[in-house]
Amino acid sequence: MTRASSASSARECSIANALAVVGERWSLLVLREVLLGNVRFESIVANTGGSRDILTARLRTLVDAEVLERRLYDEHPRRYEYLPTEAGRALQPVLLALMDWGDRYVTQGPPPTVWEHACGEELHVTAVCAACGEPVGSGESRLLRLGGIDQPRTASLG
Amino acid sequence: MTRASSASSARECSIANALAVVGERWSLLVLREVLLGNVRFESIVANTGGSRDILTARLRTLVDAEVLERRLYDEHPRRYEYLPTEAGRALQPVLLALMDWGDRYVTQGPPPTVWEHACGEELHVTAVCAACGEPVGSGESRLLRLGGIDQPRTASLG
DNA sequence: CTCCTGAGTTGGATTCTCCAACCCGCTACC
DNA sequence: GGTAGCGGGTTGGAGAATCCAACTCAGGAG
Repeated sequence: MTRASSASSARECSIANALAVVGERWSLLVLREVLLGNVRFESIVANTGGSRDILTARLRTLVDAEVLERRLYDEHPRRYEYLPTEAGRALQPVLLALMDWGDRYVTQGPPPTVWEHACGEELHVTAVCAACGEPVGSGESRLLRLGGIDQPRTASLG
Repeated sequence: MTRASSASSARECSIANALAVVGERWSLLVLREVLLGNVRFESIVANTGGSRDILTARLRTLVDAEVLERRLYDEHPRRYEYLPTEAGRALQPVLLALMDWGDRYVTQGPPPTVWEHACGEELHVTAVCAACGEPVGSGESRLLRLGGIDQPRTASLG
């Protein structure tokens, strides 16, 4: 568990903190499956393609991080399922943003997976400023407070 | 390079494809720095806290994936910098979504890094449906087409 | 009694990551 | 002219994580 702990002088940042929880290989794919409703070990193994041992480990760290909850769904053949907690469900925007980026810049051909939003249209997400509602991404934001070092001269994140 | 290549029966999905490009450790932290304007090797090393050898490798894969562009900025002491391409800049919403999630569910205390949007308010992103503008995340979407196996009974991603 | 399923464990080989030290071309200083 | 420093990497070896296949274990089903 090489957590974000060591790293002497790295920037203190919630992106790094988030990645310390869900940044390991398979974690986000596990979350994709769980949010899709595939909450049992066997279907997570089948759909992610990860090996059983590391998926066991990932599921455990995600449960420890309270992103998933391990629930007994059958007493007698003791069987468990992994349900998303509130924190887990809150990762949906991250996954959708990643999917959109992958559709646009990585996947060849048409998007393999398409969602329909409640409004009836194909679902594509846009990130907007929570305050004013304008789309974010044109580089018109600046740093207010920065935890860490090396203040950049031009900040274009967002 | 254990790409998304092998994995016999995994779901075909742009989330997995995206993660094959930016899902390795340090990749997204490199992108954070580059988008912050810290585009030189030394400041990437300093601010991410990663070791020089793996950052060298990550930068190379990101350049190969056309997420970054390696540009000579000084001829005589031959020096390079890493600039985001369009695909790289398009990762901003992913990073902001991760940061928001980290602020909310991982980071203890106040957010270490705060951005100000052009509108004057602190920047927090919301993911909205590109078509209708409604926020996404309450689980009111369904699958239209699914690449892969194991159709879930209830789909709540988005 | 044997087979099957779900949910993991275990072992061994391979690969990745970490860290510190080193290198190379160039510039600045003394 | 020597040497110290910097930016941008490479290299080596130790330790950790990952992969894959095989195994376990408990509880049905036939």
